[in-house]
Amino acid sequence: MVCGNCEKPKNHFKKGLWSPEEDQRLKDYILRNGHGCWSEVPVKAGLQRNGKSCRLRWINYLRPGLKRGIFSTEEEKIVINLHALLGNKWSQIANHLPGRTDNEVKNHWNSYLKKRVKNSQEASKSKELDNRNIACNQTIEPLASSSMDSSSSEGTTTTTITTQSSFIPKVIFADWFSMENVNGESSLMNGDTSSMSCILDLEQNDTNFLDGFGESECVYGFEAQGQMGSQDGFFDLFYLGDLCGNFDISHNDA
DNA sequence: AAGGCAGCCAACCGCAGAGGG
DNA sequence: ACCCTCTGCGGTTGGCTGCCT
Repeated sequence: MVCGNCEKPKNHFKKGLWSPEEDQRLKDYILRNGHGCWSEVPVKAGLQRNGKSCRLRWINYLRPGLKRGIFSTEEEKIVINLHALLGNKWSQIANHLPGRTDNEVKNHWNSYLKKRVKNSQEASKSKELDNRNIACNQTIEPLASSSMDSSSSEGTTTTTITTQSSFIPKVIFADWFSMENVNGESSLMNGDTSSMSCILDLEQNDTNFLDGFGESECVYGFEAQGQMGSQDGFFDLFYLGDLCGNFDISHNDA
């Protein structure tokens, strides 16, 4: 897009922190006129900034409806789980957090959550090793008081889910694994320890999954961790960071 | 009290995609 | 088809602040 009213950039734009006067000028201008073409904004608002800087200041600080201050536990869980699903897609993650900006989410992740996730993963690995040692001479007991079975439409995959009695997931997930697994071909080598994420999608749900899961609701933040063998695997099921059950998956190769 | 250090956060930079000329 | 500009995004930087020695 080319804006005909835009002026050629000036050579000496002011940089650094914004003064309260600059903030007020920018805010007043945009609230009165809208931002329109960003490169036009500093000229018309009487600011020695470039349009990009104005845009950033507006989006990250001046825009109405921004939620400042510390992240709630729920917001942090959403960030952690969406990051597991999407990676560093900060703008997409921020879209799920009303009042938060991508910059804010990114900073919060880099400052706090990255370390926390790393620590919890290390703790989880350590716990997993302990559990494996115990399991060597034991039959695996189901976690849950409720369970369900299902089969994929291809008929190549059998999934058994058990859930802890204290937690009833309000989610339906369409893709249990990565697409390779959906097709009955695991990209994981025998013995691989893996962590996978699934995007929950009510549009694609299988109504068989509804049984026993109670009221459904569109939620993100599902993660599976476990060990995949050549024929089957056992996975712990996490929702928003909490262990909510486990499941095994068997490949009945046709 | 002062200097060093680490953490946090606002802002900048560079890149890619979209779209008009 | 190519160039140019705008916009949006993610990575990075630099300054401020608080804590520690």
